[in-house]
Amino acid sequence: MARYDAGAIEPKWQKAWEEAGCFTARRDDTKPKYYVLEMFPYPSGNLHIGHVRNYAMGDVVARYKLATGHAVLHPMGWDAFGLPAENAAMERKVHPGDWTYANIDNMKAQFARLGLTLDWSREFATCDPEYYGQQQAMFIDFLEKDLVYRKNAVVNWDPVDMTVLANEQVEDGRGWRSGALVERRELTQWFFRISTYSDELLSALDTLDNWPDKVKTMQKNWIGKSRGLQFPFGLKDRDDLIEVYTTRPDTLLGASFVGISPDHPLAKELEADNPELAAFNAECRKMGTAEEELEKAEKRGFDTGLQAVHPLDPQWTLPVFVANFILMEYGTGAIFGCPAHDARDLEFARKYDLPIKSTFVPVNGPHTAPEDQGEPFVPPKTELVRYTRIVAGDAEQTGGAAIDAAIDRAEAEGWGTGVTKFRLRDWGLSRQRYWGCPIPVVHCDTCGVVPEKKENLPVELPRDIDFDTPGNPLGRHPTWRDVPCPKCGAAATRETDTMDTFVDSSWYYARFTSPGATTPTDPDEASYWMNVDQYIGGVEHAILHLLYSRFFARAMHEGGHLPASAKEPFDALFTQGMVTHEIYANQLVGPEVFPQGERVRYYLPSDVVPFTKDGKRVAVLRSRLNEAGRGEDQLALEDQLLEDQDTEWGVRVIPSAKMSKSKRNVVDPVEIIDRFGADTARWFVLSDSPPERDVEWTDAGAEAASKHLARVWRIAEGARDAPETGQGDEDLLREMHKATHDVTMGIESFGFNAAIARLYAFANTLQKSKAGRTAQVAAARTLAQLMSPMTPHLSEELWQMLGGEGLIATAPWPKADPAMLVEDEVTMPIQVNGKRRDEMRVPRDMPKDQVEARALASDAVQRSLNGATPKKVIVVPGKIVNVVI
RNA sequence: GCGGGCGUGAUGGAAUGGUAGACAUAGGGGACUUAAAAUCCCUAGGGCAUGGCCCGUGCGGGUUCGAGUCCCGCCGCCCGCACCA
Repeated sequence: MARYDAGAIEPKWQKAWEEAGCFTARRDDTKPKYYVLEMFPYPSGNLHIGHVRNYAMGDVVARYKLATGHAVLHPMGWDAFGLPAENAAMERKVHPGDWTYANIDNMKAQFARLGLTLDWSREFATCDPEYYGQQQAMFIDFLEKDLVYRKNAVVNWDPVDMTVLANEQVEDGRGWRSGALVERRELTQWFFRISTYSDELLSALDTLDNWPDKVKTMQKNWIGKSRGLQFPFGLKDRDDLIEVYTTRPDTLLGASFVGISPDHPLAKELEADNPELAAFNAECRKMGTAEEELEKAEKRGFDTGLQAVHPLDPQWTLPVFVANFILMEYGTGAIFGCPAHDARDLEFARKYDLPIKSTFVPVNGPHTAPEDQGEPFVPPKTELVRYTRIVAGDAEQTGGAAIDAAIDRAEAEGWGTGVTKFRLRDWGLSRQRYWGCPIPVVHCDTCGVVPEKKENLPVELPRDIDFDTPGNPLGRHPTWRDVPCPKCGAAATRETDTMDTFVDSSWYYARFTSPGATTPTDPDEASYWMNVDQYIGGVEHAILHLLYSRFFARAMHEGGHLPASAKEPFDALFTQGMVTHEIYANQLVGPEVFPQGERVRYYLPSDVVPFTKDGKRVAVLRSRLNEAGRGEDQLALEDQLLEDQDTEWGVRVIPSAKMSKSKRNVVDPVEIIDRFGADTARWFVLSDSPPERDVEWTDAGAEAASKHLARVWRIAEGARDAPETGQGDEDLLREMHKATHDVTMGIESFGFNAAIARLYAFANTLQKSKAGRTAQVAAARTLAQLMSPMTPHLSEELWQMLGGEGLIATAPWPKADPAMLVEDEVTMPIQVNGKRRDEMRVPRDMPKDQVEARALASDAVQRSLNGATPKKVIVVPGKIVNVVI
């Protein structure tokens, strides 16, 4: 009798699928089409177990859709431009392209072992000139449609390395390599006009019924539509005005200062003859560009000495501050501060001893006025409040009503205008780096910015570059940079900025519909395969990637590359959780350090033996354990560990966290597949947690999954060899139909963990069944089929063992017979005052009054009643009875 | 700081407002074995005066016949914050 041997069967079935070509996407007008896509990976070099989970989920969907008669498109490619390739180039003297393609080869081999339903004939990498050339063609289209433009914007500038840094390359305000304090520097950069679509990107969210609400909420807040008042403050002793925008004009009588951004034109003008202000502004600019950094920084201001005149009272003047927390990018770059109703303004007012005037208070009850030491009063705009300083409207009104009234007043009196603004800024796509898609324009002294001719695309990256000198290699590559102007032929230079890698990932889904096309898409193929029916990826992409893709789909429609129906490219979205793992570390607490100078040393999971002792997670180094052997040494060691000492052998176990190379809490999928097989890895990552939540990788869990698959193998053998006749055929078949129903629902609703739990239960039932062979084989075949989206190789093998026809991969999905799902009798719990006290078996459709009578007759109810009459009896037919006493 | 999410036994988790803890892991007990592995069976939220009762879904309130689920306020953790992908 053969045993379950994943190592032998997995390659066999992978080959069989490939030979049968079952996963090649084919247009078929007799079937509904289904496009399932997982976010494509960055080719870092190795598949991560998190990838395995992501792709296993997509594969479950793809296999289920294949089995339910769909023409499935399930492609894969590589998000291959980006910083890590340049870092590798600098550190290891390899060409970013060579490094990237070598990584792709390696990862593709790892992919192959997972048994996924991917159609590799459509594979591409975003760094392929065939791909980015089409991206350049679209850029030129966008230029013609005025969807791209140039303007100044700030970047993180490293004055030592003379290079632009990404936000992640700035650590505590310093460049990660040079350690130099970064500065904000203005450069002319390219922008996509995503803000033109702000309103549409917002309102169209309502049509995305199969997107998680949390993602839609995040996008809504990110786009940040607000209606507010824009008005100018006049200045004492000056002719110019400060234009401000506020979403709370109802609090105008609580104003205590006017604040402008350090990048505001007035701030720049004033610093010319005010060295102190210049120093303050310079200080503010010595900070990264990340919004988080600005917001967390201490609120600081500089009193310009200017006085702004309050629009409602010419006698009332407000000091004008330059303040570090005001962004030039949002609104007008100037605000008025109302400390009583804004936390930031309050912090600022307390610091600079500015007046704090409340303008409204709660309708009921007192409120600790922030005039004293209270919190700012910021109720929702829908809440009724009582105004103590009324700009317009009733004394008692909601914030929303008061805002509208204040805008109406300002417009009627002519000193302000109601304005709708969006938080969403245009998408800056310029990157001063080599390893990205070149922006296909040429700068000519006479013609200005000229797009490259489409027949000259792709503008390919030059190969002969080096990273020995800081800065962008494209900028110092004369033969690449210096070209004739496409318009006049005079000497000109290429744009040396490349595109943000978000551009690459904003349209790859569309390219998959016709990866070889000589235009960005083949409209016919795109309209057949689009939209993506199910998109799967990490929630970390909830805003930027998905918003940019939604913009791109619209822009591509403008350019004729996508049909109008694909403006929202992803019909359904699922955001899956991460795979986490315990961390094993020795942490030194005294002055000592480890030999390399580190204070914490992390160990790979494969280097330690973790165990639970008296409820405490501890671990020992595997190497030390081998030295010590078993027996007394280990007992002594365990005792030491319990005293919570760091010993040479003992390793602390830190609770599970996101896998990261620096913490070394990673598991290598290849190692797992070598040990257990791909089916075990797939089964486990899907089994233990809901897909949208994180799952903790544990060795014990993986082993258990592996054991279960071996057990299913034995169960199938048992079914095949069962006696001709037995008992309980009907019961087993009933369970089979119930399992079919539940697992099908589980898969359709992304409840993979629940579906797997149900499969465990069904396997247990089958194992215990004494039914005859026909029923057992039917049940075992169904079990194999229901498992096949998760464990495709094992399922093929069992299918063959049980005499199934053809490949299970192409066999039609089992259907549950509704007649087999209904029970004639149900168990009804009986509650007394909402607490379960008893239960009873009753016919499913027993009339209410009879159910009530049965329940009241129960011993437990009689005991509780103790002769009294119940106040009320609630009967929910088929569900529950509650007797209220 | 701002925006979003999550919190249930020792552990991962299950539960259209209707029996909290399905299914699994670790644990305890047993069978088989010279022994171990593998396999199979039983047990298992906590407590007590144990044929029964009380407590229990991060904490504090509320709505309801009934709340893990809905509402309000807190605490903790995770994700995003526009140049990481």
